[in-house]
Amino acid sequence: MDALSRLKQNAAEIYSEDELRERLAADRPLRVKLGVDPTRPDLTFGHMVVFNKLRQFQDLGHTAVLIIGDFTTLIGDPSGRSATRPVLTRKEIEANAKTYVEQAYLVLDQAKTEVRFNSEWFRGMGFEDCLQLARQMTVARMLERDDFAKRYNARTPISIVEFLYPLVQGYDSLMIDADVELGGTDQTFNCLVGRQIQKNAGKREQVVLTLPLLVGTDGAKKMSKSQDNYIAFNDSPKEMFGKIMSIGDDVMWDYHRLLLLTEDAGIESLKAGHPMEAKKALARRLTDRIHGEGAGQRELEQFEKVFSKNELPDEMPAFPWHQLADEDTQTLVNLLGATGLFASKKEARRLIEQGSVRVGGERVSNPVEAVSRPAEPVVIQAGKRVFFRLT
RNA sequence: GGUGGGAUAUGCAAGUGGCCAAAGCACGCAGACUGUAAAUCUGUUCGGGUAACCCGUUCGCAGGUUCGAAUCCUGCUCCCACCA
Repeated sequence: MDALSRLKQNAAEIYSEDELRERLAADRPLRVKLGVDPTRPDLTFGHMVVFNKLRQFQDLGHTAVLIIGDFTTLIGDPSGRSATRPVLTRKEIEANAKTYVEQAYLVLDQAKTEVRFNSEWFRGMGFEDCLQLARQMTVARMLERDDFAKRYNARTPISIVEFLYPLVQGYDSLMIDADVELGGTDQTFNCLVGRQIQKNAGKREQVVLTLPLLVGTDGAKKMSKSQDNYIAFNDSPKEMFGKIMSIGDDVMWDYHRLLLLTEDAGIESLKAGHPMEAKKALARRLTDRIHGEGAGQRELEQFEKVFSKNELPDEMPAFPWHQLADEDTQTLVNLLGATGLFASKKEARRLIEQGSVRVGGERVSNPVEAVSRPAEPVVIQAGKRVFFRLT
């Protein structure tokens, strides 16, 4: 497959394909920009979609330029009602950026990655320059942007500073001489502003390549931390595998395509088989990718054991009796509460009352059932996910 | 700047002096059924206490009135609409 068609794979839009072709023909390493938000140090599979594309560029010999938006963060995001979002300190931002970049290297080629902080050029910028930048945008154009338009129509407040965001992002492109900027489709407008700013400065405009937004584990909204429908790079192998298995069949194909870069032919052959198998393959390969070769297979085996065969997992936390109780007998609720595996004792009580708790395989639905110190270790199970051993 | 309206649990949203830990829906969680999918049915969703009961905390923030306040009064913060 030639470079262009590889880069086109999964792309939502390219502005414009002709320009991309030209740049690729120039036969020099292109500077491919991606802006990252240092307020959220943890990467999700949603980020992986874009990072995959960036990696493809790297594999073709191009340079990834990660822009850490530390300056933007120092101002503090004024948007919305999430009122008192704390402004992060320099230290926190650096720590976040570090974690972020480390996680990004699970996908990216470190040798071909350049990391830049945008405070580098914004910190010393005066108000006059700022006005000069603001002059390049009109309110009408800003309101064309989808999310602004929606908010404007819905009469939710939009701060003037928010109008500056696309400009700030666009200015980054100018400062690092971006040939290409990547982003999710929600970033389309911002990326296009970069083109305008470059043009106004007499520079060649960057090519903008956008990627589809990955749907979250709820199967409905885009994956994001705030929606709590995400799978994070730093989820444990077990969590990760489990979360992937729980996604709906219809969104699974997107995951295959966008995260594993499976092509149409591959998708077709997966669809020919049992959906369960396709999903297991997905979970296994993604878990491998983040947690290392073999992790996926291990989780797959545990998964089949626990959920398909209803057996106990190989590993589970163990609690010595004296850690949970002082006396030789204790009520079940209190035991569960003492493990700290449940949100609250009320929560534990509810689970028992609803019949999801088994002690040594026997269902116990009376929360105040007395449990005696076991002679032999006994396994307590709550629902299908929580297991522990009482010793 | 003026006038009016609003802030309720994860989200939307009822409630306008005691029967309110607070309706309803969504999300979530659990049970049944399954492929830990979807769909469906059922239960549940502030915390503490050895059941039906009791206690604590909660309805933007701080005070006040009252035997009793999410509900009334005062001040504050934030938001929205209309007018300028």
